[in-house]
Amino acid sequence: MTHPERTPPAPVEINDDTLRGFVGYHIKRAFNVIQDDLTATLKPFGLRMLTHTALILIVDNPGLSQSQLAAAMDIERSNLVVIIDELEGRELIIRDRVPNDRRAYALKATLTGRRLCEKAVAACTDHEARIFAGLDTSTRDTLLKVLSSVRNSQNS
Amino acid sequence: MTHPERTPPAPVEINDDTLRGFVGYHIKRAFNVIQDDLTATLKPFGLRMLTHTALILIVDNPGLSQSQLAAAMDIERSNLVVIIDELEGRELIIRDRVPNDRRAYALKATLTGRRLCEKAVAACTDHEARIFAGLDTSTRDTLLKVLSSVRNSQNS
DNA sequence: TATTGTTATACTCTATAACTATA
DNA sequence: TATAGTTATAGAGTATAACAATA
Repeated sequence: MTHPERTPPAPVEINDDTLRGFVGYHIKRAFNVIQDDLTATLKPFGLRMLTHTALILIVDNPGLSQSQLAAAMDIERSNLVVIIDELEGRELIIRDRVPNDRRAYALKATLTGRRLCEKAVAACTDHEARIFAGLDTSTRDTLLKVLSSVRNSQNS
Repeated sequence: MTHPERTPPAPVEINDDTLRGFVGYHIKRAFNVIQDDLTATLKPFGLRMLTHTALILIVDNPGLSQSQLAAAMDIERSNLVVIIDELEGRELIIRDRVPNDRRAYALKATLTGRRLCEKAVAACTDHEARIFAGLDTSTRDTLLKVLSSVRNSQNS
């Protein structure tokens, strides 16, 4: 028994009913968990979410330009520079030249880059299996449909 | 018809199949859309996601401490200070004193704070109706169940 | 004129360590 | 000793403006 007069601020139940009424709140909280686990998953490969995403897109789309990649990742071209610098510095990709446009770079993954990417993607697949353990195919489809409709509601 | 020899880097379809194989990728992209719309929704009230969340929790839990609030929001106590400073500076909340513990503050919303919160929450409700327009109750329940299970998978 | 990549800059969110005053 | 709040600081992610080279 603790001293009644010393009882701390009371382990009060915090009421977050208002917040839990918003779907976006649940999405944010869930995404935080996913992001933390994914960050830890990618760390052994020396990758972050952004560098990993960029590397995947370069591996899967050899020759694409920084502008195209920035558009695909939905980030500013200027913010992509340091990401590409980092991948290039580790010799995971190269900045090749586009034949008919001397302004643009043709981004290509090196063999090292492709191999690292493959391993990191495999780790991400494990990460997803861990996070979405009890997710059956039908529920997964429903989830993806909702998320896509949200993403497509952007300009409406 | 454009000049064949001048055809730009080709409006190539970027292949993002690998990324779209990850549920987390869809969640991130959807959340970006939600966040952008929510930020714009809160701007007229001079609130950001974090200040709005803090204000709601203070309105709904009068007297809670900064430590309790930080725990509820899952952010560091140190990062909460500027948030509370901002809300207090706008006289939306006050830092009252906890009776039996002179270390802690008892956070309470002012009348102004409660009124602003009410309006902002109403705007957020509209925002959610806009974003999740075609979401029936059953699908919504499924979505929330999945998100909760992700959040609860934190320490497993 | 417009586009590609770049630099500089600033703002927000996040994480850690160290301090003070209280307990 | 441990806890509440605070300060300082650093690392990321993001957004805008302006520039050189090229189209």
